[in-house]
This record gives sequence, C-alpha cells and structure tokens, in this order.
Amino acid sequence: MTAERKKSIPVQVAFDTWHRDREYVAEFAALKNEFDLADQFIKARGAAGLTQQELAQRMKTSQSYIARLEGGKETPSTRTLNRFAEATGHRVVINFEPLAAQ
Amino acid sequence: MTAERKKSIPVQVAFDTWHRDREYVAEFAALKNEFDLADQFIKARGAAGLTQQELAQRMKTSQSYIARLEGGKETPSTRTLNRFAEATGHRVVINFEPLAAQ
DNA sequence: ACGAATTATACCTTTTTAAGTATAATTCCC
DNA sequence: GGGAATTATACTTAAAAAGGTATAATTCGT
Repeated sequence: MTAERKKSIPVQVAFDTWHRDREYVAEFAALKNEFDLADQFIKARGAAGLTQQELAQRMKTSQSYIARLEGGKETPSTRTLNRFAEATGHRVVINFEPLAAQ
Repeated sequence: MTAERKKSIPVQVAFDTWHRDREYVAEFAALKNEFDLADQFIKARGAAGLTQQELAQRMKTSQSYIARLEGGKETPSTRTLNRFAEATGHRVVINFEPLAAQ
C-alpha cells in the first residue's frame, strides 16, 4: 500500500486489462481453442473436487502450473492432457472437425 | 459406403490402404480406451488431400515431423494440434470425458 | 477485519518438443 | 525393373514446455 490514494479501477480499465491478458497475448487463430481448453481444465478439476494443490500432487507437478493451465497461459502437450485427465478421473478426446462441408 | 476413387491419387491410395489396416487394429485401441491421435492426423491430412511435404510447408515445419506425428512418435503440444488443424481445414476439439457414470 | 486456505504471477532451471537436415525405405507409375 | 515421388528414421540444434520455488493476490470462513 502506497502513501497515495488507491484509486478504484474503473470497470472499463479492468476489462481492457483482462481482455489484453486473456485474449490478445495468443495468436488470434489459437485463441478460442486455448480459451475453451482452460474451461475444460476448470470443469474437470471441479468435477473431481480437488484443489489445485491436490491435483498438482496427483500429477506430480506444481500448483502454479495448474493455475497457469486453467488461466489459459500454457499450450500443454498431449502428454500433459492425459496426465490431467487421469488425475481427475477423465479421458481425453481429441478430434479434428472439418470447418466446411466437403 | 462405396467411396470410389475418381483417380489414383497417390496419397489417397496410400491413405486407403493404410487405413484398412488401421481399421483392423482400431477395435483393440477402442477397447483399451486408447485415443489414437495418429489416426486423427492421417484422416485429417487425407481429407485435405495433401502430401506430407505440402502439409509441412503449410505448417512451416518439415515433412519428417509430419511423418513422426502420423507414426505416433510424438506427443505434440496443443499449439501444434491447432496448426495442424488450420492447415488441413479443421478445428481441434478437446474434451475431458468422465470415466465413471454420472 | 483477520487469518488461513486457495489461486495467480514472476523468475529461473531442466526437460521435452519442434525444427533442420540428411538419407533410407517404401510406394507409385511407366 | 527403374526412376520419381512419397513416406519413414536417425541425428543434431533450437525453441518451447514443464518443473521448482517464492511470493503476491484472492477467496473464504469466523
């Protein structure tokens, strides 16, 4: 805490910050997928009823890495996806869906 | 389904032949609850009608790396999955499916 | 409001993935 | 069979993912 007053952050600024951090860091094409994947991580851990710390131990990694996965700040390997799934009682399903009818 | 080939396009013939063998093995993979990502790669490239070399150029990687992906010798990152999908006109869908009944 | 638990960031090191290159093996077509 | 195109392996280097640790920020219960 500084001597100067702590100005409350306007909603617009907060949104801009979040927006930039969550969406603009990644290349646009990969954006949606990473965003969706983060949701998958959060849902899977929620379904398992585990804290990040507990899950990290099961996966033999750190709590900080779980946080980064759920925050959409990582592009994990399929090996990591499988470890995550196993630790939360799930299985990974990956599909390539056609963008347009052939 | 009698999907007849109009022309003997090399890659398509190779795909068909290879896939017939894969179908034979696919049941075992399914029984083992084993997701065969290599099969997804083969199908996606086959659908796009590209050689490994052509696909490699689109993905800005090497033909040898494509071969290794299709041979199940790599554990690619989600970034690579997305690049592969984009180059073959697909989108990646990743899901965590519960193992136990709800 | 307080402290405890949980989650998010930052930074650096280690390990793994991906690129680069050459070449072997296979397949296709004549 | 032979040559060209396509696909598979091997090996080294570069880039990115994952681990390790500390700590800041947030959430939650009391």
